[in-house]
Amino acid sequence: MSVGIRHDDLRRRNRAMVISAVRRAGQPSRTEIAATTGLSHSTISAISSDLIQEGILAESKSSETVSMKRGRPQVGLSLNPQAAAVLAVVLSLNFLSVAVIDYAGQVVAEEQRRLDTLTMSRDELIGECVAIVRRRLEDPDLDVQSVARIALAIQGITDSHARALLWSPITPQTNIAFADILEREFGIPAIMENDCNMMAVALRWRDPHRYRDDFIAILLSHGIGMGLVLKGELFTGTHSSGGEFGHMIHRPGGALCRCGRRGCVEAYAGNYAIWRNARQLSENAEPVADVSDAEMRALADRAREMDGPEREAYRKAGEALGFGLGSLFALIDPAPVAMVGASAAAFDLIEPALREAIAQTAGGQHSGSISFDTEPNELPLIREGCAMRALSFVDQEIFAPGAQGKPGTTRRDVA
Amino acid sequence: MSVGIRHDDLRRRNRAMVISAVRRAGQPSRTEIAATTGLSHSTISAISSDLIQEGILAESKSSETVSMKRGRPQVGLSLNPQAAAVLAVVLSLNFLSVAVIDYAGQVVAEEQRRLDTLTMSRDELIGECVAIVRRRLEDPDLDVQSVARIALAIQGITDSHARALLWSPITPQTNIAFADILEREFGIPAIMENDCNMMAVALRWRDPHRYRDDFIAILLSHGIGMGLVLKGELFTGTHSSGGEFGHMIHRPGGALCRCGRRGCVEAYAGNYAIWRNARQLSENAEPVADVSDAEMRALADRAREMDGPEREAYRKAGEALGFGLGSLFALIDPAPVAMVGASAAAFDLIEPALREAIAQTAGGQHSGSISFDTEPNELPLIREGCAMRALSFVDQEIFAPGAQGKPGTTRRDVA
DNA sequence: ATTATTTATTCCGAGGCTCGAAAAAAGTCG
DNA sequence: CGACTTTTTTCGAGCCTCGGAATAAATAAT
Repeated sequence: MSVGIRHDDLRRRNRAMVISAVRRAGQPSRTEIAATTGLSHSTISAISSDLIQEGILAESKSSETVSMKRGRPQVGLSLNPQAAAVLAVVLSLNFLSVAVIDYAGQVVAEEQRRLDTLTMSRDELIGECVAIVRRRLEDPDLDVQSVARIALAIQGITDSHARALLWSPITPQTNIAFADILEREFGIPAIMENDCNMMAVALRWRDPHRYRDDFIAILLSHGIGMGLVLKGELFTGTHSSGGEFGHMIHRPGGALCRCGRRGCVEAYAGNYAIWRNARQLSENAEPVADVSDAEMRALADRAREMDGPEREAYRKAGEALGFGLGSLFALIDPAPVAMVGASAAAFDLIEPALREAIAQTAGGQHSGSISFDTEPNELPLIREGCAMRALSFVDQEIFAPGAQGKPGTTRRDVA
Repeated sequence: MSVGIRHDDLRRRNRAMVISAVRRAGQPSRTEIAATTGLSHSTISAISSDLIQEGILAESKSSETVSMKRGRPQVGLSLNPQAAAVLAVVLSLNFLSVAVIDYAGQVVAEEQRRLDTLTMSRDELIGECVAIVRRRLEDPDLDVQSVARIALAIQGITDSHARALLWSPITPQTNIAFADILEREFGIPAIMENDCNMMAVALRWRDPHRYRDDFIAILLSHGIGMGLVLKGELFTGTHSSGGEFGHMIHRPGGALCRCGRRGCVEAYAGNYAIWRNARQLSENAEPVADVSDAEMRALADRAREMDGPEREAYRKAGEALGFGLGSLFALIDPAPVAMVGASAAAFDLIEPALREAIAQTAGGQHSGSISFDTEPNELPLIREGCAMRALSFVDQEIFAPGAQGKPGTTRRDVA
């Protein structure tokens, strides 16, 4: 079962801890690191001097930080941007984007492309992804050797090993082993991640104070997605990628969902559901493939203007989300919620019904204290999470590896 | 944030690992332990000789294990029963029980008592619990000094620190800090646990093969409770004790639940709900306080006999449980389920509707493969889980303590 | 009965790691 | 310019785990 701790693990873990302390804090001094990790100054000194020698960390020439304090000034440690690089690929409905990010987390190059994901064949879809990655890797400004990882975020269900896309609403294709394909093509370790999980990762990085140990990121878009962090860790299902919040059952036997079942939260709160209700179509009407953001904005404007079917559609969406959240909170206890995506801009229309619904549930006992944040733009968030995920992997698996394989040569020893 | 690993932690963790290996395996040899933990023979030898000297482990005189193998025979290590003892107290509806368990996990004494929990005052309730514990501790056969922990399992919501009962269906009283009360009274560390969580712990001990990393224990009783193990760990809410599966919303605005809200799973599947539906009372009828097991058995018999309101009541219960499980599975992926409690004996009546409902949900994609186990007797399970929980605590916190406090004196240094 | 073989356990020296204390370094303040 | 303060490095001590050799305890073979 669980394995004993060997002596060499110790150094490995403490190395990883120092690296992650630097990544979190930006430019901490050795003394600061000692304080946050609880390790002694001697240990930090030894580890950081190793890391500097290996080119992973660098002493930032404190520059014009006129400390105005007595005593020897602290010298900040920072991540060496050239230590490695990662690629963050985001594939969403009709849109593909890739960014090259250096080890310090800065975007050094990017490329975006529109494509018609719903109608593309399997090979076209894979081909586009491979091609866009290849173009970035062929950039003469980039040292290909330093690229340590490719992370691909996609809307849909991935398997538990973060290797394959099992199902996605953005394409009729299923079971695409993207991670293996990219790995084989470029010889660089690759992972697949769920977009909502990446949103959650990014939120945590952006505002660790608010999004610390337990919180929820909900994507309000054509479909409804969720990223969940519990006890400081991304919660993913055991077999597949993540909590399918959108497919919790809101009303048994209720409205027709895009997934073919009935009564899912998404069948009331997804864009297509709001659109369907606003047009006063039957709940059994086949979900439309796509509703443009402009059209949704128009719907929201009309709902704000007058009390009609549009407003009622948003009310129903709020109710579904509220009961869904209530059931979720019955299981995990209330936590801060971030509403992300285009429809988050219409959260003012959703919130009243949502709060009313949640107050009727077990999780709603403290419904007043549950706070909602909105962020209409999901793409930057997804990319950011993707990048951080990949960089954390480099931190832990490559620069603080286990028994076999010393660091130095950046990736060949892992691939 | 996360703290670095010190040098002394290493020994502590490996000690804990050896102890837990012995607890799991029963009578493993040093060689076996080395194999399961991945530590070297030398290390295991050193640690186990320490543990034997401290009286925590003992070499079991292999006795008549005629190994018939060549080579030096293995000598089994076992837990020294006298190393410590724990008390497992279980408080449920109208029933209080306590068991004294030695360090090896054997029950050495027990006592049970009927009492009318629903009508007792706060002081009476506390008084009974304190009194029954005191009687066990005054047993001349018991070395009080060796009692290292009291664990109290109760049906209801406990706080996240396992110290207080926040709310329980078995008593109108709320906010009873049982753990603190017992600790103050006897000077022995105490914890409070949720009964369903303890069922899950016990199931895992009884059948680690079936109930390994992810599974669900559902208590079908007057109310509906759940114990959830995810990734090998008991999943408890972050603020309170556990997932309130029974209070997920099955039908918004539906049947009246004991908790005062509407449409909870429990309002369809709890004993009182089945009873209410079987009598064809309104869904708004006030839940009755208690339905005897005999009465429920009669209901089940009638349901089996003929297609009438009784059968329909069980069907509704199955439907509610099925949709609830489906929503749960949408979040955490399907896992084996154990149905525990008196109504588990009527699972034949519940199962068809349950499977039908679950098949209509996102989690039901592999509904055929979801397996259910039944166990009509919850009490032994709860007690067993309680005992194992307390013993694991002794293993880890007392016999493999952190920096301060060497073991030997069994508990004073912790209290 | 005695020796060879096999397997389990212990002993011992080597190598690593972290720690605390002391020393060195690099500033500010008067 | 020297005193003071704070950060960082250096150094020896103390643990811990590991691998290999030695020892122990049984069975199989002679």
